[in-house]
Amino acid sequence: MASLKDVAQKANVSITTVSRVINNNKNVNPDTRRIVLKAVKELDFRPSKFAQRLRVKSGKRKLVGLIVPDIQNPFYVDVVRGVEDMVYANDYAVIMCNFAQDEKKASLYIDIMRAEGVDGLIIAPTIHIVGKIKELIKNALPIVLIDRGIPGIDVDMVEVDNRKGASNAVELLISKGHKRIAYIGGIKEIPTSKLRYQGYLDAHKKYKIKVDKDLIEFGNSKSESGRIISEKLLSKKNRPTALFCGNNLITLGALETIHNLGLKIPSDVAIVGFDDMPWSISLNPPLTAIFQPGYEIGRSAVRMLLDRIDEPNKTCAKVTLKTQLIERKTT
Amino acid sequence: MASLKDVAQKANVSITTVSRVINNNKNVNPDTRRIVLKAVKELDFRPSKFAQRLRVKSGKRKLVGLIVPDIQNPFYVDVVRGVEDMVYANDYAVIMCNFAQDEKKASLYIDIMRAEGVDGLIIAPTIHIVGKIKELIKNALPIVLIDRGIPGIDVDMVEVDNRKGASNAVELLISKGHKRIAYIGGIKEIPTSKLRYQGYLDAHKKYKIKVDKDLIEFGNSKSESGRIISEKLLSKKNRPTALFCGNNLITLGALETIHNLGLKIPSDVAIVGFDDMPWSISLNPPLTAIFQPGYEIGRSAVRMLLDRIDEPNKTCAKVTLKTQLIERKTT
DNA sequence: TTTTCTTATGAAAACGTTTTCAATATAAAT
DNA sequence: ATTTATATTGAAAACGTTTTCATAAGAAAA
Repeated sequence: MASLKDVAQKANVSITTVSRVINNNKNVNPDTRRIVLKAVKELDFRPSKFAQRLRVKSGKRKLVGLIVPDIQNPFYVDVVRGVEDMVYANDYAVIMCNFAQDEKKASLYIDIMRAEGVDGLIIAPTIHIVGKIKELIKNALPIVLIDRGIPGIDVDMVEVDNRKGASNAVELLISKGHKRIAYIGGIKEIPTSKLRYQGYLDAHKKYKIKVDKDLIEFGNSKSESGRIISEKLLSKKNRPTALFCGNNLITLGALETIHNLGLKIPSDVAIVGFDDMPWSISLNPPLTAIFQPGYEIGRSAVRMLLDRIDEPNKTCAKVTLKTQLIERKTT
Repeated sequence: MASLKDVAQKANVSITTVSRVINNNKNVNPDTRRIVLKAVKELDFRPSKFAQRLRVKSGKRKLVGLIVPDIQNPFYVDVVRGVEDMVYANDYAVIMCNFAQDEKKASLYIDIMRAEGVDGLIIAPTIHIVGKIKELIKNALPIVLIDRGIPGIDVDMVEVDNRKGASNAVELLISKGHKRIAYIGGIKEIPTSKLRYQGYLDAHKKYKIKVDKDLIEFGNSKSESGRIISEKLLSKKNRPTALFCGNNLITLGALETIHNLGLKIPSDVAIVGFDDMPWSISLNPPLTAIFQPGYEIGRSAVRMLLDRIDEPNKTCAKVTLKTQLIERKTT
């Protein structure tokens, strides 16, 4: 790749002048500018990003990092797309890591990102990395959390109204006449699981339906737990007539069980899942689901992060996006 | 972040010595090393990647780029994971772009990656960017192509045995007694579509079954085209008894149509899709599909790329990975 | 004419590394 | 005692930018 020096040589000016031209500095003679621009084009010059990063101090490096726990989850795929689009639209670059729920890896990746000189980080935190995140915050690295916060620490974040989303879903089920609705949540400890559970309770309360604790179970974010728990639930003698699944992998597992058991949807059991998926409509029957605006979450997160990079001391904000209940054929 | 200078100061040595220590250079007194290491730990020092990149010349920067056309496609998600794992295992970093079939964006992203100083690029090429890719090759930037090659140019690549995979799938259908098997391919012009079509023909030839050209259609990589084409096919009076779908989005669209039409799978129509998906088993009925080892493709691609970076002039290689036919309940 | 402003330009420092070269001290060989 | 080899260290250059400062040439003002 050609460097400033090469261009300067070709255009017979100093590298300072070339720098001025490519940075649109006004103090340069129009004729000179023309000559330099010509040389730039001829040599296909692009300023070296890492040389720039070396020169400019942290916060102006035009690089952010994104850390998601599981890129196989379509929700995070949407987030990634949103982040990517917004980042490049702002003339930044993004480096991404997918830490697959592995604590060691997450810590390593965060270190790598710091070494890369990111101006800030967007993280979907899991329990494993709250320590690391606190450390980053102490070091004043701009951070935006997505999907879920970390209780007790003050940081920008963008999330979704989990509680409302869940209660909407359960209300739909209730409106269809269901009285025995099971909730299969994700990992019990994480905030989203709790909030969705709250929403489940809210709906029951609103319609004065008694909650049967036996119909409430927590698993994790693997389809296997959906499969196993739904099997347990559906083989009760007094089985639930509807399932509300706390995340998309659990939904998938539950679906598998329902089909294996030969139950009809929605006549034998209805099901609604938190998290819509691009192929929900291709399922048989098409899945009723709660859509989380992952793409929008990604975009918002970038917006907040760039704001904070610009203005490191402003007070932390939290943006809450709406979910959307998409009624198809499983309810 | 602490710099070499800070560490040097704290340890009372020159930055050269610190550099030697962190690079495991042998010419340093054990006592000195201990002192330096202590300072490194205390200051939580990590060498700045971009400063390193500035110093070392292209090919030693420990950074590669990955460009995939569509990260919403689960196949590419696997590729991404494979690349990521392999890259970090080799102490490299990766910067990723998802160009969503958009020519402008692809070109922009490639330029960004060059400016970032990548040592090499892994690209799943589409027709739009062959020009750009040729240019890169002329500039001697190490490149590995995945998924599909570009006819007429010599470059490393890793792909899957599309032809064999397709013929296996169609043979399975034939073995189940099907004689009227439709093929719904992706974009007609791209190599994978053609090869899968070849495989379709191979199987027919092998079992001496006449091919009905009316059952062969090409669409693109969107589920809509699967939906529309399958509808056209299945509403013929002499309709096919089985569908072989050329990519996973087409499969999804076809599934939607089949359900809408109220046809039973596999008794009314059987279906097998190229590309397995993590949730194939949750479909109703669970989908028979051809699995492409995306993760392995990603890993191989990195392996090849690092080899080429090491040895830029070696002759180009092509590795072909096997597909795997996963028989579930739609055949 | 002299002074003061602009405008246009370049030299040089700085960013944080790696690497080459030179310098010193000590040990080994003569 | 002198030379030679070895081990350990540091100074300085280089990588490609941005930015500060200085300078020169005109233009405007006095």
